[in-house]
Amino acid sequence: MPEGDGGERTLAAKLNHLFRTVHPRAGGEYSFEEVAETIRSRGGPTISATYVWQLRKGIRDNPTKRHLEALAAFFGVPPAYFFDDEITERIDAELALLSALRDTPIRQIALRASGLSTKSLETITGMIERVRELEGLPDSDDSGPPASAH
Amino acid sequence: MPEGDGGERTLAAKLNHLFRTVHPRAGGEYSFEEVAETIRSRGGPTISATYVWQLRKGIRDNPTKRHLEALAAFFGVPPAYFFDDEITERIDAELALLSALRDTPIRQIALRASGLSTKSLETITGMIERVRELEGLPDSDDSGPPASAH
DNA sequence: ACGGATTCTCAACATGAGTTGACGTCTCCT
DNA sequence: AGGAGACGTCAACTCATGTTGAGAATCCGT
Repeated sequence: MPEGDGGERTLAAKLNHLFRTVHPRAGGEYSFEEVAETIRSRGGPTISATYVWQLRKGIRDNPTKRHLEALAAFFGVPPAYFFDDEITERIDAELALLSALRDTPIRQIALRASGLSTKSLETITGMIERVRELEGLPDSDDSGPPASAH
Repeated sequence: MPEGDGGERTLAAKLNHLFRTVHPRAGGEYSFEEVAETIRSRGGPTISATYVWQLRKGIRDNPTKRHLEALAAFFGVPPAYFFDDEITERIDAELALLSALRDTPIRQIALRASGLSTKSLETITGMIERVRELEGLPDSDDSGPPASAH
């Protein structure tokens, strides 16, 4: 494998991946200040927007336990995400769905749809696709490449 | 302080528990310098015996990522061991729900529904409810509190 | 195209994480 | 008993972590 710089995924790469995959609303990522402010307002440790940027850029790796906890909590992943690569991969596989389910109406839809017959599910899927078309959303769902290098 | 060992979830308590449970030779615990020296000799970060003592005593909590990794590696536990169990368990529960949904078309529905307007989501929810009725599924589903904390 | 507001980026600075060195205590050996 | 060595404990210090503030770049309404 021609994996040049990042044989193992660095903290910066993981954080960057989180920024790219779990965004609040369609289109835009969280801003650094948004992350910092939210963490602070939830009783988390004081953290500056600049520092979040430094971590994402790789200028600073090696944050403290509390800051790791806070960032993990913000993005809705266990702190182990930043450590164990095996867990990282497992979470990555679920991230898109995870962030989708964070939206309450969608969670409701998923839960209510559970148990329906295959036929009905197909019907509903078809309906969703048509609505997506009407609202001008992309036809093929790919939220970007697996973000190899940075 | 009421509790002896094991009960509390602070970092110091966990580290203390590790010292007590995993000892090298019968009878004696690892010495602080032994821990520090071993970590250093294995290519880990520089760490002082005094610091290990401070962490165990609770004088210093909040170590950096590298030091947590090193200590976890030394005692043979995953780094997640040092983090808050409550948060970890909550996320794990969420992930369990996800894996339950993983192999079903419901996943597709949730992903595709993400980004739709509130109005469309309401329409789809309504449609699902009607189909549920047709298929004789229960009317009200309570999936527990939304856990808006995250 | 032109302000104005927002976000990103950078360099200088402050704070706390982590180290160093010394002292007190305990144990083991002679 | 006495001394050497090892370990635990503490206070003072160092430097990397994390912050502050200000300057580019970008986005948005007019």
